Amino acid sequence: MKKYIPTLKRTKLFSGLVDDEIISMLSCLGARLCSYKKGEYVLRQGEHLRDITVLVSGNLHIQKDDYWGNRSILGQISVGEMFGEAYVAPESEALINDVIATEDSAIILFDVRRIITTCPSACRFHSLVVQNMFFAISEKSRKLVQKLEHMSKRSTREKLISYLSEEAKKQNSSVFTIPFNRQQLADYLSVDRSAMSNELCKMRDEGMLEFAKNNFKLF
Amino acid sequence: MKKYIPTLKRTKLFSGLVDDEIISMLSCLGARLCSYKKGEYVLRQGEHLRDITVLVSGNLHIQKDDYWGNRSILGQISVGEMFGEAYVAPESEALINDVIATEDSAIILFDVRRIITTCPSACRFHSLVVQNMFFAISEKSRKLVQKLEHMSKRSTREKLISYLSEEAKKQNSSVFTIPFNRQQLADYLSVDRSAMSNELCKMRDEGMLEFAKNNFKLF
DNA sequence: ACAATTCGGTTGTATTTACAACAGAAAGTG
DNA sequence: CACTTTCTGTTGTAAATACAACCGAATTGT
Repeated sequence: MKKYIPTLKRTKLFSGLVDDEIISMLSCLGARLCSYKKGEYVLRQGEHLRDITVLVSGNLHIQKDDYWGNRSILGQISVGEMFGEAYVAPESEALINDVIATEDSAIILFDVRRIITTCPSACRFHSLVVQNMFFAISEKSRKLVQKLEHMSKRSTREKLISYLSEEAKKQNSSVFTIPFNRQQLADYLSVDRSAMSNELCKMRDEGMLEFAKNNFKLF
Repeated sequence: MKKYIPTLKRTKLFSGLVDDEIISMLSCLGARLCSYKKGEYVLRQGEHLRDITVLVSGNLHIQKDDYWGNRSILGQISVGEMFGEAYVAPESEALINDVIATEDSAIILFDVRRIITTCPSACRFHSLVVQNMFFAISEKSRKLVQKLEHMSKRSTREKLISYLSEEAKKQNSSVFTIPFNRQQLADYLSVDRSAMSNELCKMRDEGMLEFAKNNFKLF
């Protein structure tokens, strides 16, 4: 697990801690490492969670297949991101999504009760981790709200504008790369791929933007 | 502020605390009470928050007016619910929504830094409140995800089915009341009111459900 | 290098939605 | 009780979307 210390140091959860502090937190929190091959399920709908998880290698998608087999990609998890924190409360319902590895991936699991309960050995950095966790989950809430904003747009074009504007703002440039291919982006915005492709090309023809594969430029 | 103790006792944030403990927490956390008339803004887009807020009387809507004046109701806050917690982190961006009183309302504000930092006087219930806050924000995340699920449905009908099914499940009955009128429900699901009304009536004619005003019955 | 597969763009058609406009019912007001 | 305002359902039309089907380009695997 030690080889992931540099990765962990850059996560929100362990922000502000130095190597030695993280090492002691790992044992204090009873961390466990798990690996998955590309395409494997990391979590399945219906599971009950007790662990907060950090992706330390690879890439994951949060997705859901409905009754009729339509797949929605609800989000994407990059290295260093935390997930599962919304489902670890004692009275939480079961997980309602699947989490799938889109590349070979590794995660580290932490029992939430060890995080949230001050440890008997009075580990010094515990309260900092609790604060970090709070701020991290806050930030995720904000992201959910932002995605809701894209989704609440009525037309495909408006959804695209909303998404691309935000991505440009996030990457601080009118030239940027998105983490989705066309089908994934369509799933993320819950629109039809071909209709979206069509709309993107119209927008390009109108001089609003340019793109090549996942690289975009807004005007 | 004391008259709201029974209300606070039933909130997620103060769950598990008795009256005296809540009273001491109120001063420990430096709580403040604010009142608003129906229609007044409680929070405005662009504000930076330091306070976590609990609604102790009335009703609020979280909403957003876009560029072209289209209003989306992103959510609704009932008595006892907490809000603002996603925007209080030190590096959080500004609030991106408005919060408006739909009835005369009262809120109690808590400086988040006092909650999250163990108080010097070692107030006994502090860590319980921190845990409660964590579980509350977790639950809100789950709700956001559920709303995202409704929104990710492609058609008005599917959105309605998704929303109404969940509402029935939530209220544990095929007969239930929704907290929105037609226009508000349409805004919540981001669809056109008349199209939605139309679809509801078609579904009624097909024998899927019955309704009168805000009361629904599913078959 | 070749075959197989994935990916992105295009088109036509059937379906669905948005929008505007209106009318009756319900609720609020003086 | 009139009057006004808000709410809900209805309709027709224009616009947008979903869907299926296809093709060429790019990518992958052997």
